[in-house]
Amino acid sequence: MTIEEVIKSTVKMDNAKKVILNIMYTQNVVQDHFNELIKPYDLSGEQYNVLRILRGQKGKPANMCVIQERMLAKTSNTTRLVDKLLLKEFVTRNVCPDNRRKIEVLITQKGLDVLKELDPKVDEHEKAFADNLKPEELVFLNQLLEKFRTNK
Amino acid sequence: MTIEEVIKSTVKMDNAKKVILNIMYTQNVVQDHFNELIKPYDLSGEQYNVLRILRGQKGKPANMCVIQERMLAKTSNTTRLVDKLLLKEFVTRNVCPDNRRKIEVLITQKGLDVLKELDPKVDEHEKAFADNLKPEELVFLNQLLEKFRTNK
DNA sequence: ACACGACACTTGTATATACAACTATTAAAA
DNA sequence: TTTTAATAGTTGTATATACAAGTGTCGTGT
Repeated sequence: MTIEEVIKSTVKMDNAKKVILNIMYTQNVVQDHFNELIKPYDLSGEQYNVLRILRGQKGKPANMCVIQERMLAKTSNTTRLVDKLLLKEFVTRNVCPDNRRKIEVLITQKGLDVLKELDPKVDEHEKAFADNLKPEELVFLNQLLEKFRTNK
Repeated sequence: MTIEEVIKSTVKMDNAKKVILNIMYTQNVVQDHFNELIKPYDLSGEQYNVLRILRGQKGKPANMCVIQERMLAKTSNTTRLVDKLLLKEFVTRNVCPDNRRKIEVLITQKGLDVLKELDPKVDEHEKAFADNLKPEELVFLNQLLEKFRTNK
């Protein structure tokens, strides 16, 4: 389905416009798909993302600004995101002894368990899309997207 | 900047994962850029989108479900979106005389004027990204994204 | 004519996000 | 040492979004 078909566009668009709509819409489709996947686990996409970052720390605590800078959407409110994860006991939060302005956030075993359970489903979700392209097309798509955002 | 650099990933990712992150992140970058652009006009991205759809109607009124199905994010609440545009006098809203379940939404001259003023800025925004790619790369990126979402 | 399901939209409520103002702590300058 | 500035997080408030339930209208079958 082309992007013109998706938005039922009557007028002809140039490729510059089309590519932006394609990116916006594709992200939407991917996110909807992913949200379906994690809905049973009572996690939002951003919450999952934070857990993933914390697991990547491999036992080292992460403070708020580290989490923030590794998230895709640089804009959001890390405090309240971590609040939610804390309620579900997926993370712990403690004041950093060396610098009491900082907070040390750690993923719990419960958090690791839920990620572990999600891992195969997330892989499947990614593969479901990636399988639409040949391996070399996948590589090229990555390159094009990275080039597309040059200097932004 | 590669997606690994963006999220400061320590571990190696396969291309299936990378492409999804690249799409999510690129959409984010594009949207932030666009939001900057329309901020002075007191419009959200979705509100702009609705106005654009209404202009595309070329004087023909659009009812709610027409607007809904032409939006990128199929999920949201058209009623309240139109409420906001009504407050700013960018649209009018009337019950359809033929079928009183339906609503006829029309863009006003004021709405057309604001779009007109935005047009060159939006073009510039699109070009700023598109200029990073050669014309044939742009075409190919569109094709890859469309293929990527096959059956989703 | 009337019952009933489908349709088009609206509203309620809970949650999420955006942005700015605020607090506490540390580092640097005077 | 005291003041000032910078850093790290948190909180308030307004707005946006998601999802389900509700309202009014229309079309169909009996």
